[in-house]
Amino acid sequence: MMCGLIDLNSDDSGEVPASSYVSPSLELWHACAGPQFSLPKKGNSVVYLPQGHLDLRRSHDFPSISGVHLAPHVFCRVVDVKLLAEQGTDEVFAQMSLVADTEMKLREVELDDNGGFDVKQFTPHMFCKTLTASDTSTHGGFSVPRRAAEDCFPPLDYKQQRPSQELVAEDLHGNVWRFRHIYRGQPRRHLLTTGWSGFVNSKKLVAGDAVLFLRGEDNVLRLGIRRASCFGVTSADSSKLLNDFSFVSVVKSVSQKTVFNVCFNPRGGSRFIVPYHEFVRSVSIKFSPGMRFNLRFETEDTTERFTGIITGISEIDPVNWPGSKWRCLMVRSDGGDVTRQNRVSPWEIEGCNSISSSGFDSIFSPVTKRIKTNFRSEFQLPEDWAGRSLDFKKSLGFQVLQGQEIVCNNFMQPTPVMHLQNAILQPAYSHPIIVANDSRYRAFGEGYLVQNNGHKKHETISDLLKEKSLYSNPKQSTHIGPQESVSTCRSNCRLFGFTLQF
Amino acid sequence: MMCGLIDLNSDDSGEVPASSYVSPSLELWHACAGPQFSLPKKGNSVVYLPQGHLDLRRSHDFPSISGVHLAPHVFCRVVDVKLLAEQGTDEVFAQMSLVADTEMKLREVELDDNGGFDVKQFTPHMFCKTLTASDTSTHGGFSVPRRAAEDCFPPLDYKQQRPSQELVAEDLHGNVWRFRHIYRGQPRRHLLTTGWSGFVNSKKLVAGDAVLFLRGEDNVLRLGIRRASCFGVTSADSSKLLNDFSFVSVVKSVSQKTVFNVCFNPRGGSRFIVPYHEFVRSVSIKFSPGMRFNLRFETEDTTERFTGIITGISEIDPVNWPGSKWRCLMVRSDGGDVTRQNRVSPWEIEGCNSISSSGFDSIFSPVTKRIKTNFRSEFQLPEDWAGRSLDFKKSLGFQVLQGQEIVCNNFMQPTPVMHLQNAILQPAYSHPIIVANDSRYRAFGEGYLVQNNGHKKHETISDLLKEKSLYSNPKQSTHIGPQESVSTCRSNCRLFGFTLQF
DNA sequence: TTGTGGGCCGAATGCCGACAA
DNA sequence: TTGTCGGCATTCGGCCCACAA
Repeated sequence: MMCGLIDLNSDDSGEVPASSYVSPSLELWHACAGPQFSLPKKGNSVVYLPQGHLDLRRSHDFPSISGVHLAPHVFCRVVDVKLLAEQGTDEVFAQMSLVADTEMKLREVELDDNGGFDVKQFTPHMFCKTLTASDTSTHGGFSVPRRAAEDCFPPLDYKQQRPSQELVAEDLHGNVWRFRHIYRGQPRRHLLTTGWSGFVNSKKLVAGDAVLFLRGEDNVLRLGIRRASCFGVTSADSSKLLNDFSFVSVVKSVSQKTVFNVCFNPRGGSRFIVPYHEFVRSVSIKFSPGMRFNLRFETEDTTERFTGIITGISEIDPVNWPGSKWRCLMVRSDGGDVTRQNRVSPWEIEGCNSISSSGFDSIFSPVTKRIKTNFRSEFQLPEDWAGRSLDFKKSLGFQVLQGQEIVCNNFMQPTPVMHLQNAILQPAYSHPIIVANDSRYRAFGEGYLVQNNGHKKHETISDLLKEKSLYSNPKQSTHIGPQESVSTCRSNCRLFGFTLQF
Repeated sequence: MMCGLIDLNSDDSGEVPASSYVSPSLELWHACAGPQFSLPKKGNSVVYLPQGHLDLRRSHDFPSISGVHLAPHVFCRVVDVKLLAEQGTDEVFAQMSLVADTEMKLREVELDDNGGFDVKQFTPHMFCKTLTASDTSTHGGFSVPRRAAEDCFPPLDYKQQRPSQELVAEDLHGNVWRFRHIYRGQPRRHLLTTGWSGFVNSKKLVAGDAVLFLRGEDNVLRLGIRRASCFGVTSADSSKLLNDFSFVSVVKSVSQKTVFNVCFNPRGGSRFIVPYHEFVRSVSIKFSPGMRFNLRFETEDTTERFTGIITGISEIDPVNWPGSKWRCLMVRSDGGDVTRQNRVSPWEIEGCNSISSSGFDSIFSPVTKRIKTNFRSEFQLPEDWAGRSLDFKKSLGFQVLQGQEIVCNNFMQPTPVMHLQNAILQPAYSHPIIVANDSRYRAFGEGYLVQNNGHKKHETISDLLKEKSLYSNPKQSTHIGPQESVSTCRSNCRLFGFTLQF
């Protein structure tokens, strides 16, 4: 219980309150984290990069802090790892207990292939499908890829005219979801009908998000989510995973070599915990401008890897973090894509001259093949988006959201928006953007129809913006009040389009 | 911007982030806070009670803290007061900047009637109506009390057959809400139709909550909310208003006599900031078992005041807080109501022998009259509830909510629940209780109908509980999954009843 | 004076196969 | 093989008055 005595030296920093502790199925957690993520294990050696950790603060308006120094690369031993999932968003994250280990850099560490880390093994009976507009529409259910249904769901009696069954699946929190699974239509296909809509609404899924089904060895069906919106900074990151208190205590713990906790979002943009062997390998390479590279951990479909060229090497903040390797490489991506982050850390890339590409291919190609057969085809833009997506990314430098900055340091995928209330409507050059207050949803593009409930006034988004004289200043934004909400007419939603209700 | 240097001595404790700063209309803020709340002003002398402050932590599972001592009564000077409102819930709270003042107890303070505090004056052109089931139902709009409409809304042209106008009202955050105000029906009455439903949904209002309209001197219409759910600890309290960091810094600030900030919820249960003159007056009284008292600040309708008898005097935690007056009086309420808090602080009661009741009546009776004419009739139980409400309160000692304790230290009012997801269904003796995860909604009582969407299976809540064998152990609770949600059939809701959708 | 319910209509939801990519 | 659409039945939202407390 509580009491009136306080220990200023108590180490309760970064600890996630017990109420958000869940022990999701290890398999499901990894599936949600993504196939390219290798989780440090207890006892592993890692490098903690406080600069990357503090990057999570970008979206906050904390007062600036000064007076205490910390090395840019903190060598640590992993004391404990807890796998967790955010209650509201189903986002997976790991709470890692670390202890600084200054001897490590002098020590010879076994540099075998994976440095003693968890090897990412293939997950059987799993599929992951990026939701289509039809899947998320209120008009229908979820269309299950045939091989996925056969691989993961209990078999149906195909002799019946319209075979169906009830599927029961557990999410990351152990909540149970029930779906009607039916095999019907001409031609026949697998569908989830009753129950699906509730799942979409409850998890606030939008087209572009991915849903993941997994039949465990215990034959229990589980399901998870991978949201398309991969802003580096999520609300969870900023509010829970790092605050001043915990960072202050991190600094203290590093100096005192006591255990400290950090929360790490495997799908977030800031990889501030790096396996020691990866770090050592990368810093041993002599990078120079003009070198070509492949980006690691960027896509799941390895048929096209993102490549680029190093344009320069410089410290990002020589005043506060002298000697830091954090995002010290300035790069240009081959696609001419302006919005790609133009700085990467050495360990994030694979230099062609550091490791032979043929050797790497032979390691990863079997995985690649299995990925393809398991329908992991997220992050592919449909062809007709290609032309527009460039304009898009151009327009997305910053989005003002309730006084906060949201930094887009990853690929973004356009998503239709529903249930949007209290949003900010912002014209970004040619593309109006809508950002919901809770930063969960965002949509942008040309609107098709604005319907005025009551007066039935119809206009387009463009007309609305003209009416509000917003085209003149793209930085100005309009508040969409809680009453003027985006309607729930998901059937009217198109990618790049939305319906407003005024 | 951020940097890598940290000042361990920086005083950013307890400061609410700028994003939640709003400067609501002073008048509206006071109206939402409730008529009995007197706000300390800049320069006032107050007593800060850390025990009460820490009470906000009760619902949390912070690790226990020890090692630093703090006096149970900290005499403070009010340096600044900021009036704020919670973004999500519209809950009003005040951020007070205090500085410890140890000289104060020796000094003679002018003990005039209100000690220099804001006198709570009558708010003209204001009304507050407790929402009925019809008001919150999707089936209809909001029925405006006639005198309220005439007093607060612009006049309608009654010569017309169905006079109507558009009302524009600002909430605490300055958001604008538009309602169609129409005078129709047989017999004629004032109604808010178009726009009302969106307001109810957006603010997540349920029957039993109160809505408050206020026409300012500037003729601007404003509206606020007083939620029926008056648990002492809200999510806002626990997450934002107090965390370890801020309390640690409070201790430091008190010892160093620097300014510290506390957030105070005027509608919350823990009154840990008390006007100095009230404190002095109350501790000068010699309380003894058997003395009768009236409870202060308990109800808004002063026709029936809550009375009780002192059963004992004892410190609540003599080990950690020796000499503390915080809730040192053990009391029994006259109604035989078991669930009423059985401990109060001396300044929370009016002893009959300390101040003459006739004198008090003469001060408060004019206010009482005006309250009545302004429809401030919340917290009156309808007659047919009387029999059940006793059983209810008996059943409400503790409710387990996601591993947290929710302490009910105020009167609770039963409310129907909608949009309830991820709730905990708990049979409390004869009355099942449903508590939503976000602790915003709760309902209890006998259910009327449980409808199973899909199978259309109908059962009562009681049957459900029997099925789950929950009647045998009232402390056991059932998790209602996110899919098994309370339906949004607000029209089917009754007070003491709800509709479940399985 | 005002809370609730029924009537009524249009909109939204949700299950279905057709069709085509 | 599977994404989207039109068809259609049902439910829900929301405005109206009648009735009664």
